[in-house]
Amino acid sequence: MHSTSSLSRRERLRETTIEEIKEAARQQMAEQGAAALSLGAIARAMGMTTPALYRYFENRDALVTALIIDAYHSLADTLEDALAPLPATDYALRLQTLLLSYRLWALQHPQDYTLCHGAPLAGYEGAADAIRPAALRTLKIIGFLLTEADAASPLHLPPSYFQPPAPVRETLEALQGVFPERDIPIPLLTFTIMTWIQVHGLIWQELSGHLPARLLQGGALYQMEVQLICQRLGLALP
Amino acid sequence: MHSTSSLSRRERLRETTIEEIKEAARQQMAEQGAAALSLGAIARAMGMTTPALYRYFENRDALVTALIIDAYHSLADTLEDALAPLPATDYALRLQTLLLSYRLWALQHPQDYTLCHGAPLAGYEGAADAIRPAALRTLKIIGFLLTEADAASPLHLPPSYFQPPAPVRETLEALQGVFPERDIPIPLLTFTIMTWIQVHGLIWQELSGHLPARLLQGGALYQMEVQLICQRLGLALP
DNA sequence: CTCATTTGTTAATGATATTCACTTAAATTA
DNA sequence: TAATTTAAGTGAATATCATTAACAAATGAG
Repeated sequence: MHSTSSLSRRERLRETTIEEIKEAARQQMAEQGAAALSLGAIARAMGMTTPALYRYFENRDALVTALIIDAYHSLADTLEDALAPLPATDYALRLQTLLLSYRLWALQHPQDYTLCHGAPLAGYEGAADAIRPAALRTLKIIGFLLTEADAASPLHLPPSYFQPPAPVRETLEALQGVFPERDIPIPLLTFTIMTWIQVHGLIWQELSGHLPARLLQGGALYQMEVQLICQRLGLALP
Repeated sequence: MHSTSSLSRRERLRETTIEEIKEAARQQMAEQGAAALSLGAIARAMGMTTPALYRYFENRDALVTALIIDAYHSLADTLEDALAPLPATDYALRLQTLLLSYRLWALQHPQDYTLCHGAPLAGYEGAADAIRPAALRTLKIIGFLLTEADAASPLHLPPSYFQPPAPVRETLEALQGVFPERDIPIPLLTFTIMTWIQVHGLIWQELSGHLPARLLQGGALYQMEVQLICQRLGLALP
């Protein structure tokens, strides 16, 4: 170990192989759907044999978990990039952009989105604890944005969010502890979760719901709902 | 064919066998989870060989589709049964009961709920048309209830729901045509969809989301949100 | 150079869905 | 009733999947 860099040559090669495996997996998902993910096909595309993959991932589920975590990070990165160039105090614009970018990412990466939010496939025992930090980044982004907006000019929130029943308050306080960076007040955290659930619900219906296909396509209903969320908050253009 | 009944003896036996297959499938799902559904295990439990199942279902996906349709009907039946004994004009109570019953059914039949709303399996898109009528029963129940409540005393709806942009209006009118029994006005239909999406989102998070497990358990947040939905509608106890 | 570790291979196991050819049982028809 | 058509079920075979074990080649450290 001579270690000018923190990674040895071997470790570097290993990392690139892992990336190549995941990239092949994503490629395959894009072509055949998230459910058709097969170790054999990945190995074949890489010119390897199947068992070799087990040197890099304990099993198929571990690979899926890694893909999910990557997907959540990719989503959060995209959201941050979308917010970065916007004026810092135009919170209405920021929130709208955030939510519309969320939908766009989902539509542009339907396989990843399905992997993240779909039902555990083929005996996949979700590694919830490993995934959670990546998943919560998105919630953080929405929550921090709302917190900043609220600090600038108090948002209109449902009065019930200020007096949650005891079990709700306890669980929300526990979730609060997950964001050590900044403090999201309980009412705002509640609204954040509800907004995220609403947004996700609309997108999931559009991607794989049982409603008539054309009902949600194009995102017109989605945009309407985003506007409504802003209105309810009392968020206006500055 | 002597046919006092509309089904011949053979057809009746066939029906019971089909029921037995689905029951074995549900049993297996309850024990091992929805993803572990296997034709071999079903046949084994019935004392048959695997290929025999193909006399009753074209393939595995067809069985899954049948299970999904059954599940949606079971859910809708449960909702109707929950509403039946309630006073016809206490719309606040009816809506609350409806939404709380929805969650209870989902928690009591998590495998069926997962089957209905989980990620679509490979090559599964074709089944959407077969599933839709059963899936829309639930939407109908919510929509009709809101329509009745609105007729008795106009509900408070977001103003934007009354002036949807053209593409939204078109797709909603198309969906309206799916309910020939009664006419659900566009604004109410919009609210119905949004309510259902919200409710489903909360439940799905509770069942298989990536948030901390205890956040949604117990349904305290769910109840709070149901109350909020009623408040926003201006629905009060009579 | 030597030895241990890493990375890959081939072969084998047991599970899966599905198809085919064949048999047996039942229902229909002559 | 006898003959014949139809349905239901079996067993063997195929092709795929994930996974494990035993072994060989490459690689890096001392």
